[in-house]
Amino acid sequence: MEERTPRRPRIADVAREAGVSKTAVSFAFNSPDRLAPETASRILDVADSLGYRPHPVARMLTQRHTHTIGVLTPQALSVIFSNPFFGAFSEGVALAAEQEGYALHFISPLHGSLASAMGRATVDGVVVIGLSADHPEVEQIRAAGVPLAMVDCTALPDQPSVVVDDEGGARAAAEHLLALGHRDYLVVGVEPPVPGAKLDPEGVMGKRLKGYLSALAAHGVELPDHAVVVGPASIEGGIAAMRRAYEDGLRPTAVLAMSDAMAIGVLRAARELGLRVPEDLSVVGFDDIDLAQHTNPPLTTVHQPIRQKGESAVRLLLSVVERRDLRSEQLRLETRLMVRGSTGPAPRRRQEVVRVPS
Amino acid sequence: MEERTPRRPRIADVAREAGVSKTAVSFAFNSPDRLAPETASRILDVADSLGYRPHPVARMLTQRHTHTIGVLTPQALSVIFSNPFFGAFSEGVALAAEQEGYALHFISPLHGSLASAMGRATVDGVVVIGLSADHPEVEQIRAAGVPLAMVDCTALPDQPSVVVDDEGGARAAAEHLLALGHRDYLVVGVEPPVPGAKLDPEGVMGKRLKGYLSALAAHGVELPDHAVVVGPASIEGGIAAMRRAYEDGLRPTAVLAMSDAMAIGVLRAARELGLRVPEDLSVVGFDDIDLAQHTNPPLTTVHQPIRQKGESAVRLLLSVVERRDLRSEQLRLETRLMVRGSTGPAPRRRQEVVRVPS
DNA sequence: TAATCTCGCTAAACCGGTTTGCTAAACCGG
DNA sequence: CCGGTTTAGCAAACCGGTTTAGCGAGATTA
Repeated sequence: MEERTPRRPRIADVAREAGVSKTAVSFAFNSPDRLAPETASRILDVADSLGYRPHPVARMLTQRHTHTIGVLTPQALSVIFSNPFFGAFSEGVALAAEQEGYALHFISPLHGSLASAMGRATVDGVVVIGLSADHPEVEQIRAAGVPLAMVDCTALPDQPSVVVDDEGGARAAAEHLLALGHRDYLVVGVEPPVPGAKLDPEGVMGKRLKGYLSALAAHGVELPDHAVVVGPASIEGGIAAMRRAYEDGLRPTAVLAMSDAMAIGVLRAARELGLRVPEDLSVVGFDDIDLAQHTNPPLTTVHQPIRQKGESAVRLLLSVVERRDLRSEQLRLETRLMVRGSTGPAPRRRQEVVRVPS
Repeated sequence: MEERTPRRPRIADVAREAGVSKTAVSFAFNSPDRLAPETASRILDVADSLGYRPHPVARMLTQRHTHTIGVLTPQALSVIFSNPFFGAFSEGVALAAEQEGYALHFISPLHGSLASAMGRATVDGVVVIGLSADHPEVEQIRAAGVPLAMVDCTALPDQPSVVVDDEGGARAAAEHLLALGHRDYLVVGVEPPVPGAKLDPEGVMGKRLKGYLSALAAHGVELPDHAVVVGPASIEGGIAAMRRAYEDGLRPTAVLAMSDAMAIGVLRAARELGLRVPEDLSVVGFDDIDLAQHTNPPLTTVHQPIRQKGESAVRLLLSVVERRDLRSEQLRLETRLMVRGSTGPAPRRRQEVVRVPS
């Protein structure tokens, strides 16, 4: 009774056992109406007793689609999953994907190369987040003929894409602080994924910076270069950025952070520095992640529809995947300022101190 | 010059164009050393000029493995991705998977059935998180012959699994509060995924509750049933649970929360209720998510190695996937109490008030 | 010089299904 | 009883690769 590795049953095994052809078995699973009802159910019974399940890979091969969509991230997954922004985005993606019956496959730059990772991925289409369109890898993916939907990218005009009004949101944030009388600013930015790379002026962070600067300039406030510090988009990154600014002698009354995680770090660093928020320091973030309304004080920030971005990207993608719909939409969603507790009027004393030297 | 949908080039196209056999093309890609160097590079050149890439699905079919591992979650992905615990866990999974050259495929109960979702999934193995081993779906997956690694489950003895010492951690949390003199407790628990289901005493939450109760009992403190409230494992869930308890007239001096997210919600609700932490109320969480050290005050909590759980699960899984290693390991990791700012001595007045009626 | 080995490559089988084209039997109205 | 239409099911081609077995030519050995 030697039990040799019980090979997974194949369609031929079922066919033999049920005394029918492979075709019949296939029909029993995929279009039972083409078989006599009793034959179909007999085949299904035999299949069940044998523990047969159609091999998903073989099925993919003939059906020419995988019912899976890929999510392409510029950074390694091992660093991105606990980023709350990415979490919320993924929720949106997952919601739409699940509704449409698609599974999710995460693709990260395996061993450094996105293109080679893509080569191994069995997906019907890809949602790309936060990668500039001129990124060499993106071009390779397009060349491979895999449908794409780009999010937060400066997209090619013929690609489906989802963006938000980053510049307008940033401008609103700055104007809010200006209206509160602030004149001394610190901008806390997200560093580019590749260390040392120049800030892409067309990228998300470039747009936000542009929004800040244009609002400030319109009110006669100049932002010196050293008043822009950058770091990783995390709480720790925000803490470090704020500390660094203070060590450099900066004494802003308001911080414009390009991400909520960093803003929360600034909040925390401020507490350590003995600064009260918002009395001594106003802080405004960007993104409006779930956590933002639960900080102490609640964070004033620029809301963007993160989940909806994920959802919309999937919908756009599937519209071209399933209907081979060439007409690709470009979606642009709005941002809006959420004024909560972390911003307040500029402190008087600080303003006077600043005025003296001028 | 009518350009018909430029069909994806197949291996036969490359073979014809290069004047060699399909086999040679396959060799050029997979084992170039079996070909004369110049032949190999010529084939590769031709392939490149044609834009040929071996079809990943076809390749999977013959090679019998997909280089993909699945992550199986009991809840829909659209609700789980912004859970910080899951985020950290996924980071661990992704780290190990990326290192080993595996991609990640997330599987959630598609249209309600985990088993049918599994049927469509093309994975070499599955990491299962937070599902009890007697869950019917788990059995089906095992029957399908897909290797499994279970995390936070009461695992079958012959399955690789990773758990932590939940009971010990919970006991340590309770003992910490007991040592601070607290006698009036509120336990804030995570509700089971299926509403209305009884708490599995062998599950994670059951173990934690047992830990709390045993420590309290050892010190002569009894916990009435209504002093255990449950809700979803989120900040909102924690807020709601705390409010509900207060409305029910409970006035604990210490809260034992079974998740950090809920503990953070309790912190927030306490602030709204005018309670100072830790002067009026001590709060201890569970998990030690990244955020826990950045709350105000920093959260005392039970640390568990979340990322490592993900990593270890993947390593265990791959050891059976790749080496068909029957000897499956059961890993049990330690927890440890992190005392931070959210716990302090029991308030005197409250204690006296309590003493009066007794 | 004959026998053996190695190299470079190929033909054919195979992975496990789906789909197309077709046939034989049953049905059906006239 | 006959021609035409359904119905039920089959054989073979196909999806796009990988892998095994083997072949001819040149190099090496006996």
